[in-house]
Amino acid sequence: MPELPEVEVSRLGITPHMLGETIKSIRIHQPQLRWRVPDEVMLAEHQVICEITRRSKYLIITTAVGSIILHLGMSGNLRVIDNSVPLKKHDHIEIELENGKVLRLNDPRRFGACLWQNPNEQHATFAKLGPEPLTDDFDVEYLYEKSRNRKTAIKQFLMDNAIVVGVGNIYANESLFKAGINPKREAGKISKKRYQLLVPIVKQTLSDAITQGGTTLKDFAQTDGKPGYFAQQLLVYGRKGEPCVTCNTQLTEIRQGQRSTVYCKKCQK
DNA sequence: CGGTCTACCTGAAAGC
DNA sequence: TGCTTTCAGGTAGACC
Repeated sequence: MPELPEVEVSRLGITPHMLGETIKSIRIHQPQLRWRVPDEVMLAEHQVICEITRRSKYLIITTAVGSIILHLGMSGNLRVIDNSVPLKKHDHIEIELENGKVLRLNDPRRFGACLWQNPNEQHATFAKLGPEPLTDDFDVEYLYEKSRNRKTAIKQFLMDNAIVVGVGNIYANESLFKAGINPKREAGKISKKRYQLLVPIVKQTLSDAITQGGTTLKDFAQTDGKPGYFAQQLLVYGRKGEPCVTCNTQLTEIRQGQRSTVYCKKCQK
């Protein structure tokens, strides 16, 4: 489920509870996630959390001896709650703090991950990633140049982590609708003028979702509910057959690379 | 290299 | 009602 905004909101949500705190213990209830959780993760026990950052959709919890990297996959979520709260089904990893709180990773489908990164090293999984969409490294010039001679559809191009990270299925759909671009259009055949429209829209769409999530999700430490999910105003995603907000035409659904694409045939050319 | 497809998993929803 | 099928917000790795 989580795309970049959800991961960023999770980071914002857990940080005040965890930053500067000492890890009392780490418990791995289900080591078989996307990859087997490495034993080195246990090195973080009794260490102080000095930084919580994000790269792409990965959360990086840093201590003096190394960093625990968490990914939420398709179905993961994080909660910081009192250690006395009973475990739920699919609570795979717990990072218990000296302050009585515990971070729990719950992930039914287990497409998520927990990795270990040594100090001053970069985990291999970060090596091939493109720029962060909300930084200046992701700009019109960059995306336009990258797109030249690319035959792939613009939607799949946008979702390619080697091009730009953090644009998942929902926000690719939404951004292309707002930019009026047909998702099937070849990335290499789209004019610079249209990329000038698209790039700021991608940034705005993501940052709006973060803002919205941040305000919706004030209660990260609650014991029930589902932190990390927030109601969003989606213009096309999940609205197949419903009227386009602009022209009332019924929205069309197609499949691109086994993922669902919803768009307006009239507004997106 | 670029493009395409598969695999990993559970559970909710849709189909019959 | 209950069984079966489909689909889900991600992404590495295999293949051509």
